[in-house]
Amino acid sequence: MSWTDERVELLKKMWAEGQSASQIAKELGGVTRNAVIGKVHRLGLSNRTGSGAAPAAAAAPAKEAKPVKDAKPAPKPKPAPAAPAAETAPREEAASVPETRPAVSPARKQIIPAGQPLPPQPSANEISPEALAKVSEIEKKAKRLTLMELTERTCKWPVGDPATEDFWFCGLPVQQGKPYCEAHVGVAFQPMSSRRDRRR
DNA sequence: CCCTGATTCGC
DNA sequence: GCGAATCAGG
Repeated sequence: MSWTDERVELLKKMWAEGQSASQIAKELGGVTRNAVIGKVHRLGLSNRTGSGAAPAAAAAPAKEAKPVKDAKPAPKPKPAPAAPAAETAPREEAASVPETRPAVSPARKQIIPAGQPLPPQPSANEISPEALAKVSEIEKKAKRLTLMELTERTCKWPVGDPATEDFWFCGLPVQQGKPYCEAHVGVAFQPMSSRRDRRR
């Protein structure tokens, strides 16, 4: 892949939006985050100014003491994870599987929800008591992450009241492809059997 | 461990 | 110019 005008433009846009290099790389496809970062630098827009952030002057570290130390007695066994082939993430396709979960953006964009719209937790619902027990059990082991600490690999199940200090996200390892850990997937995705014969 | 961006340097 | 490898940090 080469840096066509369009790709560079998208890069600039996303970088300006505050997207991370890796996110941009995913979006563009065919490039790694390193490539993105490299390009960003070459374009001279490394500093994410713009958002009224603090320019913080440019302390010129005149002395660039970068001695080329040849002595490397300690070989560092650094794993070099190669960039896996692009994955075509089939975002949510559970059409017939109603999800009983609070509305929390799955990821993407770092738009912090202004507020309170988190619907009630599915507790008094008709969820298998076992699943519920499972949940309350793991909530003890939850990582208790904050919104910013969430990644695509952490359970995004919110716990508590967003309006209070007593609010956090599960944070346990998610189940492949799902936004939640196993336990929370259990209560989030209902087999669709809400009410059997609720005569009206 | 997961993730960030920054830098270097052979290509 | 490009970007993998590496560095430095959270």
